[in-house]
Amino acid sequence: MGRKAGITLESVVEAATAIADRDGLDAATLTAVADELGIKTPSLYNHLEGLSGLRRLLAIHGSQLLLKTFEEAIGDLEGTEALRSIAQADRQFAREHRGLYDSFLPAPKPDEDTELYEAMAEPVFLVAHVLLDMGIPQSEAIHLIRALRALLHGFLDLEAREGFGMPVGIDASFDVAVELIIGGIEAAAASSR
Amino acid sequence: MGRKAGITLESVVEAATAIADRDGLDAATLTAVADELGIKTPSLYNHLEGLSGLRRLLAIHGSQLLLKTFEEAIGDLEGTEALRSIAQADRQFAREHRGLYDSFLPAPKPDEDTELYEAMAEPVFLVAHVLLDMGIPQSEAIHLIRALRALLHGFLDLEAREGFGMPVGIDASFDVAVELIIGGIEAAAASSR
DNA sequence: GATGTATGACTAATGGCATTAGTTACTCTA
DNA sequence: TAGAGTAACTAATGCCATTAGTCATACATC
Repeated sequence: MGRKAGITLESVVEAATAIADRDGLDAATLTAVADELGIKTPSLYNHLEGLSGLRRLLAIHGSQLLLKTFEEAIGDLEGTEALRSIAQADRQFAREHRGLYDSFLPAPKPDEDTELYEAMAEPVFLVAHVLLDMGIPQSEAIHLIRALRALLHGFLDLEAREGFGMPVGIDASFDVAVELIIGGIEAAAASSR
Repeated sequence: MGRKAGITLESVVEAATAIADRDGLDAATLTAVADELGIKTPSLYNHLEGLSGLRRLLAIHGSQLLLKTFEEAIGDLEGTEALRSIAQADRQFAREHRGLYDSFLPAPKPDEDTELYEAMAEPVFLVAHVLLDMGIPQSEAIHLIRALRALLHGFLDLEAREGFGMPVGIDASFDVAVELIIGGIEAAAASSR
């Protein structure tokens, strides 16, 4: 056979995303993706660089989708209202796109994969802007953003793994946790005014 | 050959731990562990139930080691001092025992593996006691413990993956993040008195 | 001390997955 | 319309986990 199935990079990513979000990132094997697309596994190598290439594409795609999600979550909001909205949006993203969420956990070094690194940095920049707009100096903002990222990531990761035990009151726990960090951010903003 | 190499469950866990902490959890394959012990891979099945069994043993071992680490970190300390010490100990544990730390991330359901579940719950109970001893009612403590766990796990996971970008000032970021949560815990304790 | 059973090692074989090499057919351009 | 590139393919390799079946040795029992 010559060329036949109209496989595009987009269709590969789409198929892989569907599998990863449904059955987990590890289920998005080259074999599974190829099956889904109706081609043989080696044919995928015409489009990407093996499994690591697929993971990379998922990470870029996921980062872009997360960025869009954050942008919509912020909308016209500012300050703590924007942060609250981002937190909720992040949680919803992690629930709806488990595979994509997991795909951008292994962070690349800035110099070894610039495109991926920048894609993953975009959502962080967006949040950073919110803090800077609140008047928090960069030297403080960097710590607070890391705290917020850590809390969100840790919560969503534990939640996905059912690491909290009884799922009772998890929504409330999330709100409490987010408010703790936002409280700290608010305090930093207040003392910078 | 009949029986020869004096393989015990302890020596298997020890070998697997060494590999996992050095090269990552994924590197602790049955093949690698068997090689390390000087036996063939299938022989391991006389001691444990395949790869999932090995992971389980690592998770139990890791949880017990973490518990001991927390106990030593607390020592005679109470309240926020104890929490600060636990946070630092947790971070050090994650750095020294990357493989073990990752091994107890996939949480089992309480009823499907009671032994593992309880081993993993012990360190959480220990922290819970600190909060309860501070006079925080259980209904509030549950949220605060989840927040603390989420923050610590998220931070250590992101740090291990170099997800924070530039490693500049990470120690300070960790302290800021921990203090934010501890501040919230302190406030809850104060309002309960 | 002989015997017999359970243990803990082994070899052999299977299957899933990623990967590489080499092949072929189709499509599009010159 | 001929040639070049593309995108599929088959075939083969290697790593890993896993299962089945074998066999020697250690230990307990008589």
